[in-house]
Amino acid sequence: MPIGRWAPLSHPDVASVEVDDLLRALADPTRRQIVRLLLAEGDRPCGTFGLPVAASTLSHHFRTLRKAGILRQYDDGRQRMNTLRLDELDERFPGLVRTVLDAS
Amino acid sequence: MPIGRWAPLSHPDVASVEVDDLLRALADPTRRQIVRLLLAEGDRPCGTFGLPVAASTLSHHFRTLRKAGILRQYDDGRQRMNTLRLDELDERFPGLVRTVLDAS
DNA sequence: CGGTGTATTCGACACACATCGAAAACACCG
DNA sequence: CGGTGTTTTCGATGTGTGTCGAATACACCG
Repeated sequence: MPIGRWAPLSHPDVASVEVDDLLRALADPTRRQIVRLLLAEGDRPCGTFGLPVAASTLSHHFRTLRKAGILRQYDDGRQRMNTLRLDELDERFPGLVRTVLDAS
Repeated sequence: MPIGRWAPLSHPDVASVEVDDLLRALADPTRRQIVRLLLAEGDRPCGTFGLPVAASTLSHHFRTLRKAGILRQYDDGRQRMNTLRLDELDERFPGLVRTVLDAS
């Protein structure tokens, strides 16, 4: 069962997400790759992305994406799962995420 | 007649525009405002945007937008005109610019 | 030519960011 | 409890960026 962890895991309300933060978050190729994989193959724990960066760097990217309202994280035993908040984002910024991903 | 100026005014080929540069360029509110005004009211010289930044800062933003392939600049007498390269961009990144602007 | 208007360049500054390795936090398992 | 696996935090580092003022470059006009 998903219980808490040392870090509170705060997720911003979609209404309070700034477009600046969203665009800056999506302007990084590693982060776009994360989003792309989540969109294509569904929820995944942090350690299963196979990206060529250090674990600490990856953690930084997940935090950035979470604070930008792009994904939601929850703990599941030993690992931390990631879910795309696509529906919520599409309500506030219609088509943005998809269009950006398609552009790459 | 638009002649040259001290700076060569180089414009990248749309095919060589990286999505990273485009997104980074659009991730700045001042630059988005520039693009928005160009889209809404057509070509304008640099000095007619009424934005709350110093002239040198504005010049930096125009250079960023030009290098990202977002606008084209040409000299007209004393002033430098700016044109949106929307059609070209839409061919390479369909709907991106519009979607981003609509999101703000 | 000299003055005025428009825009860029330069140098500087503060700040943000991507990246890493090492260390720490937490969950699970034996 | 002790070990293992997963992820985060911390500190450091190099790089990029938005901002400005002052100086410079160019076009036009009288």
